Amino acid sequence: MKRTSPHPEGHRDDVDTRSRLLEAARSLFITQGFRGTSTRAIAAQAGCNLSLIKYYFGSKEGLLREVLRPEIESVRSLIDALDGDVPPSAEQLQAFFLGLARHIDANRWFFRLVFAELLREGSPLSQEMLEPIRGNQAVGRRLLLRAKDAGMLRDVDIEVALMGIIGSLLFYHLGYPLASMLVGPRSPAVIERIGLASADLFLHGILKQPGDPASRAGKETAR
Amino acid sequence: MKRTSPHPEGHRDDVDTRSRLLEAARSLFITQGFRGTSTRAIAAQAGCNLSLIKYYFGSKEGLLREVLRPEIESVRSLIDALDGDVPPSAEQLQAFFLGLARHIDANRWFFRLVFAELLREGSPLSQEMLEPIRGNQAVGRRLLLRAKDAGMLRDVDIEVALMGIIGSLLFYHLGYPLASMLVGPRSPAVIERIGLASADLFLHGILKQPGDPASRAGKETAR
DNA sequence: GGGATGTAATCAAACGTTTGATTGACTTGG
DNA sequence: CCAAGTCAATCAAACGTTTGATTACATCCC
Repeated sequence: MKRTSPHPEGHRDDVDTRSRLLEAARSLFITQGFRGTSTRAIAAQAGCNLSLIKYYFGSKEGLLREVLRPEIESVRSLIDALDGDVPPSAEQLQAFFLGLARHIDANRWFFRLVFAELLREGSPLSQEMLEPIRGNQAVGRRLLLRAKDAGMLRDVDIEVALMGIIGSLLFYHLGYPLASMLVGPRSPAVIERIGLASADLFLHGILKQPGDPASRAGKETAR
Repeated sequence: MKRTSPHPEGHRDDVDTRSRLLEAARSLFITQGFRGTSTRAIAAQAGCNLSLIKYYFGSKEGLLREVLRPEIESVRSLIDALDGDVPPSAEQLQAFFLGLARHIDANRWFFRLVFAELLREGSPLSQEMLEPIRGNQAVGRRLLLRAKDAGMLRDVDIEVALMGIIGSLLFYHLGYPLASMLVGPRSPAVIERIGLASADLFLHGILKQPGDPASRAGKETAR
């Protein structure tokens, strides 16, 4: 038997197996989905016994929750970082969308997992899974509203614009297993370019251009 | 056509049960996904015996294929209708995107099912499910390329623009169970407005505007 | 005309497998 | 010794599939 863990902190011997279980579950949930992954497959990939899932996480769903938790926290901290009280500007909007693009791309395993699960009903965790996405949207909405109040935007529907931006970024990155089947393989170098291009595309679509009529702050929401 | 079911062609008495099975499978696949729907649940909702799935469709996967087939054909005919050899114009682009928006919304059960299944690996039918989407993209790409050749577009990446448009439309409509959780309930009246607004948003982002260099574009986009 | 035969449609029951969960016992380092 | 870890073994339930029999209605031959 390999007792390979020196376990410096007292009874923290479980770190080894527990994190192996977490990593195995993460990779399998991503590729096979939550329902599509069996606890036996997780235990096998982690190289341990099936019952240790119950021992460490209580249940399969508890394991999923634990897989998601650090990601949700990391997303929340990133949202706080992107948010801020600086006055609205085109550069700020572009920085936000670019940051969003980078973040979605860097964590696309998470978004893929969340969306694959959310696209069907009756899936566990729907509410807590949605929280970071909701937070992202809230920050983007606030930024757009402030820009609109400052007269920077065309008379566009804020919600439509926001969902267009987020939707296209999600499709670029989280949907890339699909997108790559549709338009070809993704190269790592193209990610930044996509983020920049889509931000440009949208900002061109919502920012006032030199030829546009004079500023006016309107009130509009997506019903 | 050449399905090897026990009855190549026969009494149309089977229409009743067979179509009840199809309808039950369709509604269950949409809400529960393919893996998440049991053959017993399908048979129960159709009010017939379990083994009739094998009798009529060979297997559960054969049933899914048959559920999808008419939809795929309808999509293909719509693509042909949207395609055409008219000279590129802003109106043509807008009509295409608007038609795409209407179509995705009208058939969002299909896109939801396809994407939920495609977001995980090892799902059946991935290739044939992708076909109509691929066709949609091909037509959109050709339209954009012709518009670009005619000098109507800014110097945007066609693929990025195309995926942005399609991605945002998909997010609006197929993702609306998510989107409604994020921004509130969808009202039927808002669909057309969303299609118009997103088409406007994107066309504003890709079409050359009066202020742009070397502009010779049909500029206007309905609002 | 009427029994024999054929076939499409349907069913109840069971098959073998896989699922998530659970139990009880063995192995260790402290 | 003992509590933390780990395991093989097992459970009931659910899964997709298969079998064998039964119905209802044609078509056939005598």
